[in-house]
Amino acid sequence: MESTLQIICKWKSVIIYHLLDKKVCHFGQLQHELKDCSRRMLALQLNDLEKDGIIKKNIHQFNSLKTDYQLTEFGKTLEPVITSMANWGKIYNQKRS
Amino acid sequence: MESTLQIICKWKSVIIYHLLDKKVCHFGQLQHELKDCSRRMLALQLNDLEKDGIIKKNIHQFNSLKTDYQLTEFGKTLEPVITSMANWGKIYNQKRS
DNA sequence: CTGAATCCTTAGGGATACTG
DNA sequence: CAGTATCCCTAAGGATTCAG
Repeated sequence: MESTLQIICKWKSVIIYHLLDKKVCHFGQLQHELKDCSRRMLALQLNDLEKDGIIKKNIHQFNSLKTDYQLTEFGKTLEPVITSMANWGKIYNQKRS
Repeated sequence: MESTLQIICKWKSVIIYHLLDKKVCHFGQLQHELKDCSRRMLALQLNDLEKDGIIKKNIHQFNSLKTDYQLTEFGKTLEPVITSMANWGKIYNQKRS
């Protein structure tokens, strides 16, 4: 329970949510989706997720640098957790003070 | 999604988890379950949950003071979210660095 | 474009003491 | 027992700069 929370806390659940949807995302794409998350914070969260074996990072060197991220098989096991969160949010979002 | 996270972050998911199980808990019971959560922090989290309509607080005055907490009907709608988190934690807890 | 490093400020949260 | 208020300190995280 607490361990699950460590994995999905902060921006991580949102990142995973997008990776479940898009399959693959560049750093910039994620930055675009997570408007309120700074570049520094995004990088930290991605590092955590990679360290925990949730996501895999791929680096491509063209003239410039391009990386992308995708869920590992292990990361995909979080799908039920993330979707149940997303569903609850969709249904009960109006309940705000 | 983000809104869901606001509701279950920190100790809140653990609190909800116990309330789903026990139905009713006194402040002291929760304090006992959440060993690493200070009394101050527990009170803050409970305040948040009450403000968001997730839990209901009942106060009983005997010679001393006794309060208990239980989930509201709205709070119970979080059950799928909490149990999917708990299940994932049970299965993949070994994955630690 | 994708990050890591450094600096700097704020607020999250513990310890303690006080109330009913 | 169940909380609130105050003090105080650490660390989370933004802004900015440097690097590949």
